[in-house]
Amino acid sequence: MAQRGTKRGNARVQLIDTALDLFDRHGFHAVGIDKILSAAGLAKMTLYHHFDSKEALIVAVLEKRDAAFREKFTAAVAAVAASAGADAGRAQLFAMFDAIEAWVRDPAFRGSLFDKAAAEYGEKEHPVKKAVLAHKGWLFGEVRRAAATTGAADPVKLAAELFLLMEGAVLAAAVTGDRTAARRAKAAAETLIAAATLAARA
Amino acid sequence: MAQRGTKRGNARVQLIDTALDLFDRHGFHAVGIDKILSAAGLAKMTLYHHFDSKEALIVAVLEKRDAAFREKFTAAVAAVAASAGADAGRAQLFAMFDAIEAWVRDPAFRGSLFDKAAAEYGEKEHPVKKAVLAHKGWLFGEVRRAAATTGAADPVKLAAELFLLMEGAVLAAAVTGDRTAARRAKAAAETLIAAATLAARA
DNA sequence: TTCGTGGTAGACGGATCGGTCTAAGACGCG
DNA sequence: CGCGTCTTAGACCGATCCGTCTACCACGAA
Repeated sequence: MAQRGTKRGNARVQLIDTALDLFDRHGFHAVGIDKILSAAGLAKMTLYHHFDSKEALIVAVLEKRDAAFREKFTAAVAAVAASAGADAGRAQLFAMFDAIEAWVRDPAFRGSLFDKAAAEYGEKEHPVKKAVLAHKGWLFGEVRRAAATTGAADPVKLAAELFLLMEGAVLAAAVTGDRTAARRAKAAAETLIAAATLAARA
Repeated sequence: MAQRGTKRGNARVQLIDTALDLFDRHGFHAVGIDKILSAAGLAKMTLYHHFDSKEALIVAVLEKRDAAFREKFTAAVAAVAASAGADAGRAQLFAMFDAIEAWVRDPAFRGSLFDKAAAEYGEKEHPVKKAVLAHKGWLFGEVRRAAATTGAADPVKLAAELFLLMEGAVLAAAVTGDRTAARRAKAAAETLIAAATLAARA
């Protein structure tokens, strides 16, 4: 059982990792399962043993990416939450923009896989689209949570604005290759946060 | 010549319009030329008479979309440029956000075709990607031009920040279906513009 | 050793992909 | 009417799509 489980797990992980790389590089429709299998050195039946369909594999890939993103993002935010005092909310938001900047500056950065998935699977009820929405929803929730502790007059409004900056920064970095987008976004975020908290004080 | 030209032009326009709709709905790789042809009621040779390849058709579709976008965008900006006086730059930037809001609120809005194209054709030298970059570059140029007349201390920085808001708003509206994203973006833009011009005055 | 079981290799299926080619239609002109 | 030209329908091409099926192989248990 243990060994079998290990084997199955390895094949599964191998499939997801290989598919992740290929999907990220070329897109979802552009990459057939045959390419994934030959790249992974596995047989077709192995794939269909672990996943019901290509679509299920895509969802699994997105879920893995989502889990990795949440982990890194949460860690980056938690690191400053401890040290910051009264301005914990501000510091956490800045940490988020820093995390995004580190991400887009990574040479391996090829744009958000979720944005790509949303571009190819636009129907609202599609499982792939649902995975995208789950990811975006979580991210926005994190921004909103941090914004709520800044003392801003309207934290949801502030969160929505900062979220747009994040989305724009990732998109711009991906499409135009502008690696400074995240830094620009952080600068804009500072202005917006300052204005929002100033308004609350008045 | 005139009649022949008309006929050819009609077929060409018909192909582009049909392809535009299908690509926008389902994506580029997901829509085969056979589907486009049967939807348009045309034969394969007609397509290959007007375009060298599917790729060339895609580029033509993007160029048409780009032309339409520029026209509407420019018109919306020009409308306020006449009436506004000293604050012409500010008014033009606001008009841009209003134009984006009108766009994303249109029931036919299905996200930016350029973002989708960028998601599916990521290679920098790909003709499709080049068409995307031409579109984005023009848009940023418009923002920068208007920002330069606001009296902001660093107009390029301001333009970059506003551009991120625009990109984020379109993306968020497309992915999450949040139709208020553009309004949020405009609100944030007001704050950023105010801060940038205030800094210049000090 | 013999069996049973679970995973795998790769042939196979029908559909569709982008693209080419041929044969025939549609039309203006003399 | 007969001719020439331009356009078109759709058969055809090899490749690839996603998914299934069968035959086999490796391995643990008895």
